[in-house]
Amino acid sequence: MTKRKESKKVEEAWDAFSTFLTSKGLRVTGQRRGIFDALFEENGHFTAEQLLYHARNLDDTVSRATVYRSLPLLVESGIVREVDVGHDNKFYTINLRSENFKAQVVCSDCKTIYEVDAPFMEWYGKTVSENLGLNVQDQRLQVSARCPSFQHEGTCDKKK
Amino acid sequence: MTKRKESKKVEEAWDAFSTFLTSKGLRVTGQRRGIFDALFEENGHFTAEQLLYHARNLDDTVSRATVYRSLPLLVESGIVREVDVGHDNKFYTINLRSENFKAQVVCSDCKTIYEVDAPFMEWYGKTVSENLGLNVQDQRLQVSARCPSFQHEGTCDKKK
DNA sequence: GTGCTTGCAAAGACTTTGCAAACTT
DNA sequence: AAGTTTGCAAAGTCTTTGCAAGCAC
Repeated sequence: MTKRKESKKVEEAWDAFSTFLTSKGLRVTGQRRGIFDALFEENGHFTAEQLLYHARNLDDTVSRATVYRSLPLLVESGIVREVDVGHDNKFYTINLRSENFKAQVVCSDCKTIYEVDAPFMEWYGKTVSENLGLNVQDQRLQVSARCPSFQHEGTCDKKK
Repeated sequence: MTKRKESKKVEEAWDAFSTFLTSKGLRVTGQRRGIFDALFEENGHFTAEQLLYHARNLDDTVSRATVYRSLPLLVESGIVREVDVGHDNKFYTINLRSENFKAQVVCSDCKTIYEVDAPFMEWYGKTVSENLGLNVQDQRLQVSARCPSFQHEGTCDKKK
């Protein structure tokens, strides 16, 4: 079992999440805490499966079903953000607030996801859509590209 | 069985596709023709399942497996384009050439997909990514929004 | 004839769900 | 006590694949 990360920031986020749960009439359970803590073991983008793995390191009573059931709650509460990268599994990432708009650039070789600042995008996508009478809620720019290492060596070091 | 659409344009596209097949050492079969023709029964975006349905109207020997096996060929040949809209099934659309860069705007209520001209995007996404040494191959702007009818009536007429 | 194609059904990958027991409030 | 949550395994959804029979060339 890994040790949980402890920090003021994490505790504040946990407070926010448990308040969110309570406000919806949901319960604050050990598994939810385990899954929540596991978020901070992730680097960058992660899948449900990876989160399960880390959550189990912290609390081996966490099941796959509970991870899948918790993820929508974490997203709804704003702590986690879903990242669409096309047709593979769902990816998630901790939602750092006051961030600029990001584009997701995925390497077509190693599938590494880069998040790239694209501040102008937000305004542009909005303008273009609202001209059609569409009320924008959310947008993302997905780019498929080749890593620097792929360009030079023909393959990526990060290849999974 | 529906009648096939006949037009010079369709025949030209068929010629291009059969040439593509032959050039790859693949065969020109009745089922591939049926699936090809079914493309012109689709309006806008379609799924593999919808294409199967229409293909079977034209040729009831077409199977699901063959549709799934043909779609990558249609994409590779450039007649069809894959459209990522996030996590649902794959969507496809006939690939009209000499098109501007498009953003996909998906209504969060009825899931209608609008394709919106966003010509500036292409340059912008490229610039932002190449600043990081990433060699862009493809990009898309996905927007989630509310239809005009959803904004006014609280639901969409096109709701499926 | 040779070797690509087909339909079928089974297999896969990922996610969701029904249920009875366990837990939070 | 009341009602939410859990783990498990089964079910679902969409897509891919192995196989033997059937075609295109």
